[in-house]
Amino acid sequence: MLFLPSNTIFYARTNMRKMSLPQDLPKNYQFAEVEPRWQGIWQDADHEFDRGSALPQFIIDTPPPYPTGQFHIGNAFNWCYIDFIARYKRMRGYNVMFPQGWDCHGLPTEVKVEEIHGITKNDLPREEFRELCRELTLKNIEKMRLTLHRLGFSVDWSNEYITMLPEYYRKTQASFLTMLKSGYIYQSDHPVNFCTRCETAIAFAEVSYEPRETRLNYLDFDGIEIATTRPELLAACVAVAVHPADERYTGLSGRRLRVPIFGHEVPVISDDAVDPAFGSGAVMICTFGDKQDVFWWKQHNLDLRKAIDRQGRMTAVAGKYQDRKPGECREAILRDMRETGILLREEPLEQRVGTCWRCKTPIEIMSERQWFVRIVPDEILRAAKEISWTPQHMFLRMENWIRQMEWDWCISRQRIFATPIPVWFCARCKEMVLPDPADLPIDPMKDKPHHPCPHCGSDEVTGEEDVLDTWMDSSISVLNVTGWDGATVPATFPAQIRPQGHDIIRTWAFYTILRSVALTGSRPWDAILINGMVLGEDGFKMSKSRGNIISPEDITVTYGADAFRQWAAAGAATGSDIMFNWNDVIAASRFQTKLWNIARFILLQLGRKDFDHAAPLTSLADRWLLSKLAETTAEVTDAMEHFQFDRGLKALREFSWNILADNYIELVKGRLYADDPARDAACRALWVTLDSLCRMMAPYAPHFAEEISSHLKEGSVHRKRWPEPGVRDQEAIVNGDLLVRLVSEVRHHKHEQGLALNAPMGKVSVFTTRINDDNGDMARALNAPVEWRNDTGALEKRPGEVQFNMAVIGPALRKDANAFMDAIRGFPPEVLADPPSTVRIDGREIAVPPGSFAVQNTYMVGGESVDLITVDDVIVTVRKRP
RNA sequence: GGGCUCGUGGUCUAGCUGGUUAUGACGUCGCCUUGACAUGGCGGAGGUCAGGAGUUCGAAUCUCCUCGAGCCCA
Repeated sequence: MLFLPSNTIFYARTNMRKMSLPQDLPKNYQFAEVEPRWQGIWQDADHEFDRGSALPQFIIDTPPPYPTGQFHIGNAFNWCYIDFIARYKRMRGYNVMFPQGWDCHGLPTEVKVEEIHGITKNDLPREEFRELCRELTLKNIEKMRLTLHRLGFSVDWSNEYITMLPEYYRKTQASFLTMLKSGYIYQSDHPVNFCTRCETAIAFAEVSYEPRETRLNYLDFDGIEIATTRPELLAACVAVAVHPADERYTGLSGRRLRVPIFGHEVPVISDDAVDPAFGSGAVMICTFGDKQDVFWWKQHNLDLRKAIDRQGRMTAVAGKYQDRKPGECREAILRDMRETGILLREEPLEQRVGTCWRCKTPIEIMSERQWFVRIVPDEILRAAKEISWTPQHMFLRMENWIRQMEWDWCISRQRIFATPIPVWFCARCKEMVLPDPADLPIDPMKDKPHHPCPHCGSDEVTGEEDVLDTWMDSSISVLNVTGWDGATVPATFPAQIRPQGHDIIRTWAFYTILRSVALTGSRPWDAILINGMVLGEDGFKMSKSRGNIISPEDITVTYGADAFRQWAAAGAATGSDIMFNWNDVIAASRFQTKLWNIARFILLQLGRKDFDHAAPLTSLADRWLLSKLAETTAEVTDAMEHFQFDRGLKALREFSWNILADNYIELVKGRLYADDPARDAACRALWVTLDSLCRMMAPYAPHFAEEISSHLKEGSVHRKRWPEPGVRDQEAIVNGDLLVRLVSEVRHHKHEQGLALNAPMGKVSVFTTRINDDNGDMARALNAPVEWRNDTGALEKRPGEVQFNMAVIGPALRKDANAFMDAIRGFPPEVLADPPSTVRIDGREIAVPPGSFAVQNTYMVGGESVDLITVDDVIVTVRKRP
């Protein structure tokens, strides 16, 4: 019988071969020597996407990290998944792109530059300040590249992109102009979230909510009692609202009230949205205290009184409180109201305050001229539904976010280090003047248009000072990597997968889908894979204040990159948060030691003597091993296809440790040491198995797999194909399992007799009809004569315990299942020895379903003095003396 | 307040399209230096699968409720 995995063409080519092996394979795996060595040998060119290739493409829209200078463990975890996929897909014959991007723009770098140089952004011309930001960013990127390299990620550096560089933000600007022309982008005076510390507008996605203890202040508002948490906005009060059905305030609606302290008059309106149970049931509407104020303001056409400016100071509207910060103003107003008796009482109140997600400053809502992207929920949702989500439930987060969008996306920012909005305004007619796409990128504050104003012909323009939200850069990452030139949709679009964390579903994933639909009319990716967050060893989010931060380098120096990568794979099911855990890293490292020694043993055996690479695999043990390998290969392949990296790696560990090392190798050691003719078959089985294991380990532990594989002398494992599962011989699996159990049971018996495992022992007789011959493996493994006997003549059969198969009985008999089992259990021994085909239950005759139960017979042996071992229905006798 | 996820031996974790004795790792206890491996091998102890109710012949798995944790959003 020939027993070949289907992809093992090369065995036929090189039949007789002696392995040439280094005699000095170290006893333990030396990651610290091996990993840097391979990192020095591997070429970047091996990981490059080939735009001219005929192979199917697999483009990964990788997350561009913010260049802080630290590639943290959360990034590294995410990148492990990406690298598993990239390496796996390459081995499956795909033309893979694993690009590395850097999302540069944003406030943190501005702040850092101010800190380093001891300046504020206004101390320098904009362009000089930007230059300092670029310098710092490039330095940080350099540091982070080192970590990526150290972790063995197979990044395609030829497709690296840096969003702050002209070739990238040219595309950001082009995308802006396209969406401006197609009506997706517009400018408007509309209330937006504003961070007064960052001095910029921000989007809803950038607002986080934090619990705060505040006070609810009751004041006498022209004779009406009003409760407010924000007395400092009294100057911005434009109306008082009550619920229409509130009996306390019947007839009040339509009247005008005089605002205390400030004296201006405001109307009283009635609106269902007022909660009569909150405070006094009368609420003051300010421009703007919160989102609800904005709704009322729009709905009732109220005045706009702006009391806080962009720098977070009270305006002239606030009268004598002008120029104070809102907090100071609040205290001053409360003090004044207390003195004049306007303040009636105060109550503590728990509330959630919207804050800037970067700096945690409470946001203000301000109405300013800003740029917006129109949000069309239906078309975004349609595209999101076309994408395959892993895990599936993460789609719900997207769906919920899309469904509750109320305002458009504010994309203008009042910052410096960002992509400029490529627009001028005509100094004469105030119309917009746009650059030609060919002239991009531009800085409208510095550059001039190459044509006069198309509306009035004037040459005088002023540049737009606002810049773009950083998400406007990163939300076209997929267009950039698929080769978008700023105009036509590339043939390689959409990408195949977007890997990212669940923390940025409402931002990066949402914006990318929105922009893809707006710019190309279709979804950005075929699939999205969401990974969990990395938590500290204490189960909490890693943070400086908790002191539970672990860096990728902490792990690579002690256990190596491959152990880290295995932790990422096996530490948690895909999509769930993962707690950092040294135990899992140690377990990974131990597995490497184990597999290293397995390989070392195999390589030493293979190298000791020539063997026939085409030797027929007829022995039960060999057929069993390769069938188990085929099962494992199928399992790992299926796991990789479904991004279940934990399942794949666990299957590999289980196979290596259990099937290969503990059982198969123990079984064939005798054959390998002796000059048995079946030695060739064992060598061949081991060769195939080791080769397949290297290939399947390659995505997880690329250095380790490469190191072992290098001794097979067939070139880099990373250029080999992923193994196809070979033949799964059910007979070999079932009987091989039995053989392995028999050996282990007898060994256990031997151990209990106080014998060394390699000590000679008395003759072993196995009574079974299932196995006729094992080619002598069991005898050598036990160091005892073994006879396989089909006859049970010497044995006296005694029916014993009945084993039921619920998977058969349940569906076949349903409610009768228990009665059926009771009936069988009630059979006397002589009936059980030859069971009938029907049983009687409650007067009914019921057919016995085939395979519904098995009787565990026991046997008595007459005459000889032997030890008895029972394995299922198989009897083993062992003679006392050798 | 709404949505989602989760609760499995001391710790972390798999299983959750229902099928007999629940997976693995770390830890723990005992034995073993057997010609790949003591970073090993063999064996043991340790779980009412958060709690309750239901569906079912059968529930860690499905349904409902309660409690607890986390995330997202009001």
